Amino acid sequence: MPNQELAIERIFQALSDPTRLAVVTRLSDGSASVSELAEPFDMALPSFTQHLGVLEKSGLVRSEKKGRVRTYRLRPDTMKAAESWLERRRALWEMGAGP
Amino acid sequence: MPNQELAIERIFQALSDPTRLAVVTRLSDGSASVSELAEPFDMALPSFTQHLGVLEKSGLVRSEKKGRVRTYRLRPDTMKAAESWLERRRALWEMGAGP
DNA sequence: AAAATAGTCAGGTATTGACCTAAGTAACTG
DNA sequence: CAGTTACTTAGGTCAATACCTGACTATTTT
Repeated sequence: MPNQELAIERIFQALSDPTRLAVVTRLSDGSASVSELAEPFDMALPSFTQHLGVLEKSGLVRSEKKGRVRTYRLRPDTMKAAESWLERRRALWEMGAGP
Repeated sequence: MPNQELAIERIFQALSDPTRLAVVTRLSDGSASVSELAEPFDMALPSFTQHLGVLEKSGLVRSEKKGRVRTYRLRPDTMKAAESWLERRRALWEMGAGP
């Protein structure tokens, strides 16, 4: 796996926006279509789908198109990767020189 | 706790840059001064200290100045907050409608 | 087949973010 | 007390990002 850090960076980057955080939260409750996801936001659709693109490129989310509907779902393995990155460093610090 | 999401967003935002990720990794190994932290990076000091500022505002890191040396250390509670945010949503998804 | 629905593509603007140099200030050190 | 060290402050550039509108394609639905 070449440059693990780049992937991690992209995950955190994807999570650094309120709209995208809300989408992740929404998706944790179950998969949804673009328009279902977009509905709560006061934002033009193209702006919104751009956010979905960022989430998908980060690997936090994947999508599948059936007919004219694209459905998004969470990728828990990617979320786990971010968790582990943080956990690893926190544990090192807590066990080492400590606070 | 007023607007939890804003704080989470700021944490992820702070982690969305390679320099700052590397600083967090370095600090997981023990606290360090500004110049110790800056040394590996081919970057002007003011640019670098700006990154430290972002990390500190996010709460991932705190600093203390003694004499002319400012020392940085990790804040594991903040890292834990980010971990928990992710874990919570991942767990919901894994238990619910699932993949 | 016409109209509605669900997204997508192609631009354009405006703010934010990552960098820089130059010039400080404050605390050691010789 | 003069010089060096360890940052800090001020201001400026350039690219990336979050938005927008308008027009388009592909699928239902009627």
